Formats: sequence, structure tokens, C-alpha cells
Amino acid sequence: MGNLADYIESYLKRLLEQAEQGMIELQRRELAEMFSCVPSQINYVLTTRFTPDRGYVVETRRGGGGYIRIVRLSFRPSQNLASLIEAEIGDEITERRADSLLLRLEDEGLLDEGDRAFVRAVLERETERLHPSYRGTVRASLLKAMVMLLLRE
Amino acid sequence: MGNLADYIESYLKRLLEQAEQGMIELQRRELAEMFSCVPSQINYVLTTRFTPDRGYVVETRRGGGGYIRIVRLSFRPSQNLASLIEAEIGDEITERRADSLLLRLEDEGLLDEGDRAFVRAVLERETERLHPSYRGTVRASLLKAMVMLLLRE
DNA sequence: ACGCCTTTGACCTTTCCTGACCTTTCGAGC
DNA sequence: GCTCGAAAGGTCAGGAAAGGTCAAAGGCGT
Repeated sequence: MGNLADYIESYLKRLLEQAEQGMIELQRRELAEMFSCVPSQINYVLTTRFTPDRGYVVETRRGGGGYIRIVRLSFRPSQNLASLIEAEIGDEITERRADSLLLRLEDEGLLDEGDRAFVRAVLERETERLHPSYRGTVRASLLKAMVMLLLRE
Repeated sequence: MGNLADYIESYLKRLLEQAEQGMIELQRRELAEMFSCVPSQINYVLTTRFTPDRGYVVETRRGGGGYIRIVRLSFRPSQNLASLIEAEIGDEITERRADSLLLRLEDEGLLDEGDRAFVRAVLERETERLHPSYRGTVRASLLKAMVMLLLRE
């Protein structure tokens, strides 16, 4: 692991660990200077290492006083949940399979009945107007989003 | 948060919090003097930070006795959150407007920074693979679903 | 040799701040 | 009432200071 991107990555992660609130804010130009590289190298590190999939969100602002802010999500999609949900739901899902997944989560005590009803209602309301051929994928997105929100901590 | 516009913004928000009725009235020239900047800087702050999307209305009057009045709109007094959110988001929404809305919810203390980051992450992840022409509607669905879940009860 | 990941640099977009110039409102004097 | 001037606030374009994009070149493992 001897390349620049890796060093920058671990530097940022070290900062994040020390930071309160799992959040750091810095300047692209400064960071690039610190590592004697071009600024766009920072973007490379951010887009390859600090993605939502890995549990990070990056917010930036341009212009005078611009900054880059990296937030570590309290829910780390490590192994279990995120990939399990991804695997279970996939790119599209039928209403039936959505229902049975929700039921299963309730059975396992991860959701209560109110949660389940709420999610079902949202799924139905948001998909009913759609052209049938899109329903499956939109339903999958919605379900993943809501289940992750509910099982997060 | 190191630039002038940010300082002026947070000064005004502080005033708004202390104010009864979520409303303040002041003079552009005075404010500009307070921050040692040109008056038009105040307009810049108003048009970029105190927009309807972020939950503010600005009224002004020119001439002698002129003033600038900033009113903060609140989500709270409304009973039906669902229809308010529906109205606010609609059938499709840009990433910018989604961010504004999330910022507004955080501003009102209905969401914390972590929630906001999480929602952004999901929106980004679920939206990026899509054909650009569907992103707006899917983003709207996801945002409504997650916001309702978070603000429920 | 091939493919994937990294690194770089040229060029682009966004945000901030200022200053010159414009419009609206009020009130004093006619 | 009219006119005019002073006292507000409004607009707009430009320059500077961030960060973003993208494609081409460079490295490294198999």
C-alpha cells in the first residue's frame, strides 16, 4: 500500500477518528500542498475512497472560503446490513417480495408493526402512478432507503 | 465557515432566533457598516441564504425609513406534515433543492447533521446509476419517503 | 502484453466580494 | 399639488478564489 492515494486516504481517516462528531473540514488546495500533488488528486481519493457505499458523504463548496467536508456516517455499511439488504433486494423487487421481506424483518424483531405499515404505505403511494415497467426498480430503491434508515443506529 | 457571507448569515440567524414571531427588521446600510462591507453584500447574503427554499421570506422597502424584513417560515405549526412535504417536494426535485430542504429541516431542529448526511448519501447512491431524465422523480420519491420516515410521529 | 489503478495538467464552474450606476420613497419648499 | 433632493434599497458585471472534470500518460501486477 505504498501509493499516494493510500497515504492521503489514511491521513484523512486518522483525522476523522480524532474528530468529534465524525466530521472534518479542510481545503483541497492545502491538502494537495501537504502531499505535494495536484489538487485533482484529492478528488481522486475522495471519489474512490470516501463514497456513500463505504459510509462517507462528502460535501464541498467552491469559491472564496471554499472547503471540503467529509462526514462519516454513524451507520457503517460494513458487511452485514448494507450488503445483506442490497443482496436481498437487488435492483428491482415485486410488491410480494417486498412484503415478505418486511414481514421477515418484523419477525426478527428489527421492525415493529407500525414501521412495516408505514413503509408499505409509502411504497404503494410512490409507485402507483408510475409506469408499470419502472415500479420494480423504484420500489427497490425506496425499500432499500427506508430499511437502511430504520435499521441504522 | 470562514467567509463574510457566512458570518452575516449566522448573525442574522441568531437575531431571528432571539426574535419573537420569527421576524426581524433592519437596515441594509447599518448592517453593511457593522460588517465593514459594501451594502450590496447584504443583498448577496439575502439572495443566496434566505431563500424561500430554505424557509425564509424577505420583504424590503426603499427610500426614507426603508428597511429589510426577514421572516422565517416554520414547518411546525402545520398539522399535516405529509401534505406539507408533498407540496414542498412535488413530483420531482433537483439535487440543489433537495439540499436546501434538508438544510432547512436541520435548521429547524427536525433533523440532525447525521440524518442529513445519511439521506444525502442514499440519494446520491440510488440516483447516480439512473438515466438523467429519471433522476428528478426518483430523487423526489426517495426524499419524501425518507423525510416522512424521519419526521414521523 | 494487457488491464486496472494512479497521477497529472489543461480547462471549466461556482461562489464571493466590490463598485458603479439605477430606482423608489419621503418630505420640504414652492 | 409639484418638484426636487436626500435617503433608503436594487442590479449587474467583473475579478479573484476556491473546487470540479476529463482525458491522456504512467505504473504495476499477472
